[in-house]
Amino acid sequence: MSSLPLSSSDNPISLPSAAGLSVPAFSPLYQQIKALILHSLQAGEWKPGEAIPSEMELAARFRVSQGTVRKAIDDLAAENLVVRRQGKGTFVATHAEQQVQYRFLRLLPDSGDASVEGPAQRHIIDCKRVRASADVARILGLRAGDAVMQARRVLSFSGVPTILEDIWLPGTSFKGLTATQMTSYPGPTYAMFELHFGVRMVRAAEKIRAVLPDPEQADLLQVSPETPLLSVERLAYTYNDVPMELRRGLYRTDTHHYRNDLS
Amino acid sequence: MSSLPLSSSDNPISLPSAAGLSVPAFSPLYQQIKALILHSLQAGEWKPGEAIPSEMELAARFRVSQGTVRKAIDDLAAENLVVRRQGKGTFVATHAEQQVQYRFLRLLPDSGDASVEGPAQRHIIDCKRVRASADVARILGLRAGDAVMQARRVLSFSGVPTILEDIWLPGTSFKGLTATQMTSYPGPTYAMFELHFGVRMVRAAEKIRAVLPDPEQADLLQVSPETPLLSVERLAYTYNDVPMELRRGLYRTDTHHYRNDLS
DNA sequence: GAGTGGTCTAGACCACGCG
DNA sequence: GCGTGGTCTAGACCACTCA
Repeated sequence: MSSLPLSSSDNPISLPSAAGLSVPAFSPLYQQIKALILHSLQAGEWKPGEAIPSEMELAARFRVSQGTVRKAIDDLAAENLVVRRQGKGTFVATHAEQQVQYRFLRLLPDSGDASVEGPAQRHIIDCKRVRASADVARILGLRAGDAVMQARRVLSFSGVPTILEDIWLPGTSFKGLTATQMTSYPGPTYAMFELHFGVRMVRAAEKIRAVLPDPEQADLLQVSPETPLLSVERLAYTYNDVPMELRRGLYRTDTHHYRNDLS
Repeated sequence: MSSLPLSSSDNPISLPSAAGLSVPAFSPLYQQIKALILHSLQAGEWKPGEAIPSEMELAARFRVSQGTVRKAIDDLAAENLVVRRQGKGTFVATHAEQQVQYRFLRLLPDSGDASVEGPAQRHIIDCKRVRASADVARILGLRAGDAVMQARRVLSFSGVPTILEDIWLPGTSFKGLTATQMTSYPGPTYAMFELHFGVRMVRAAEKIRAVLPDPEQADLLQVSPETPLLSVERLAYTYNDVPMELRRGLYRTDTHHYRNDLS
């Protein structure tokens, strides 16, 4: 049995156990190891795309068996925070170098084959520093009036404008974001965020509705104002469930559809 | 090392290995065990809600270690085919007795709390035996003209009609389905399918679009024909990726939204 | 207290990637 | 041939449930 991390028996992590009540407050060794690795990921000890230490090394560092480290990494891999590659190592997940170009974009061409239409053409309409509305501030966990970066862009596939997006980012983390940066980086925007701002989007939640565009939106998407569109509000989070991006998208669904798998 | 199931070394499962080429064609023991358990699930050896044999029993039956059975069951649990309950056993997953009433329904009230509005009121408009259109037949893997059961219904929350659904089911598996059955069963429709037809929906895929209703649809949902609605086409599968239900839904999204979590 | 799943270990061997 | 992750085993002990 180990000693450096809390073992399973010493466990109730030396909390003042509340008057005879049986609060669980217990966590298995492998979850503690997982938390330690996660902490290193957040701290940037290993950068996106890099390999983390081997299971044997981590086992030695934390003074536990390889099997325990293994279970911790299994969890992290299941959450898409790291990627295992047999024979090579375990790597910090990144939005760059992914087989599917856009990990969080569920819009597919009706033909089914996303590879035929290739990557989206991006057209930045606007990118500026503004003060957060009460609405946006609340969602991003800021105070109304705090600085935020705001961008608007249109994504086109095969020359057809298909997605109109408004993006809000906390001003402190994304100071200096420019339209040029948004356009020139050759890959997913989230990969650019990793590279230039050290911010990794780890998970996201979307609220989807059917709406009609206002005249300006209709114009940008080159559709009539009577065209029903998918409204997709995405809140993306970094480590630790900290919200880092609000994205309001309008998707044309005459040639594309939003795909979701349930289980 | 075991002998009853193929061990890891004998492995390339006695396939005629193609002329020196290194085709993987290899599967670990635990995946073979998983396949065997899956087969028993399909065959109905254990019914939904029942416990499957303990890990020790299965290990003895298949002549492998408990750890190997464990890994197989871990996989099945990750796919929501079984549910583990510490101290009690491992149970065949079911659409009945689930904390979330509707496992495949992602529509939530904007208030966020689905429990306040309670279960949906169901109103069956139609339920009849028809011949499959080419369209429906192709999607369900049938031949045009094959018998299918077709149902149409409206789901209301707090008295407000919110969802209009058309449902198609293979006639052979759902012979004798009646509107009464659709209405009277007190729980998810998929639980009723398990009980009365022995069909378990295991996963599903949805295609989502924004559309305008035709006059009849607008009337049934009590909205104007200019109201944009979410069109949700769901194809639900049983074991073995066999499609067993096509469901075309129209969702009102003025008071509700479709929720999706990405990671 | 008996039985179930859950954790942890230690050690052996296998498959893969790369030099 | 070495190092990496992947599989498999056997055994010990822990946490939960229920009679």
